[in-house]
Amino acid sequence: MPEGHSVHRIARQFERHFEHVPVAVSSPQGRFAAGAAQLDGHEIVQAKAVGKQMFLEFDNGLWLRVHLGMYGAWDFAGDITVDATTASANGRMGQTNQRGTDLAAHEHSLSSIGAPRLTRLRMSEQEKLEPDATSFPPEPIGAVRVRLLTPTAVADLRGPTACEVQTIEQVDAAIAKLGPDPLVDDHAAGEERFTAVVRKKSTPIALLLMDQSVVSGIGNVYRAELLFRARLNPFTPGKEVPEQTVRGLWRDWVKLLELGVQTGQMLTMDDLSPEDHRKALASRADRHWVYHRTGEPCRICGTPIAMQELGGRKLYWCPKDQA
DNA sequence: TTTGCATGCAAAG
DNA sequence: TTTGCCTGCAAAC
Repeated sequence: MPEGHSVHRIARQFERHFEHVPVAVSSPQGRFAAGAAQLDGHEIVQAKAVGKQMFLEFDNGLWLRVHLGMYGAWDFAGDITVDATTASANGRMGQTNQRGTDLAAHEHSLSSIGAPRLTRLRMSEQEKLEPDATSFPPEPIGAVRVRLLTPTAVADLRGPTACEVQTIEQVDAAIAKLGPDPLVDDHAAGEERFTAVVRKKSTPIALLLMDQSVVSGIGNVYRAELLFRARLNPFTPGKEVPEQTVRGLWRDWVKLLELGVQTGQMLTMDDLSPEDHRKALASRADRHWVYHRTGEPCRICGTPIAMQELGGRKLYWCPKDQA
């Protein structure tokens, strides 16, 4: 159930551990057997994330497009690295760093001979680390649609909403349908595209932020939080949102996405005091302004947070601060 | 122990 | 517009 930040982190795992080595591609579950056969034995030459989609380019010119949807996940295992911030936030690894920045802790450095150390990392939802010492490669857990296996690392994909082999033309077409992604597109150009589209539509801004053709990577959590941070009424038609507010939404998304990719968490209260921020980091609850806080008092004004379904998804907002 | 929901999309009807 | 994905989690029994 990832929003854009986790997909970029997953792509980074593929860049680190799966590029430029032959990859055995299989479908333990069977549903992707034909696709796997087209990619089997080839090298991955590029991992690309755009919004919530990831594209892996293989050296035969074919691509694997993956969309995790609501409950898809990648499980990595073997000789893989894990970001220190993620690991410490999960309380599993001792090593942390003072600045909380993205110093990748090499939780591997396989010093010796033999099979790679088996470190498991689930990406999406909370990223969980299970340092373990079983055999490599591990048995697939659950219904694994695709397994990508190198001599030292393995990635298992389960429960995706989309998983298919594509040509470059199909990849380009898929990406062309997507709105700007701050980690792909130039920030200024992205801001212009986003602003131009939003200012044209009468659709409520809450729906526009979730529309992947308008802007890439925002999901239900970031949507609610961005709107609160802007103190903007979610039902305001796009064309009625003041231009500077629209630009502010884009810039705030740039900031939150970068923070999310760095930390592996959806931090949306980064403007809290350092002490409160630490607390928000430590507990999973109380991490957001309005998301999933129906009926609880607004952190600013105390008014009960409102919730209403809009376009089949739950929308949370403060009826007073976002009036 | 069981139930119901969920950070989302694509395909079926 | 509804269903499938078929998972992980927390809340409810």
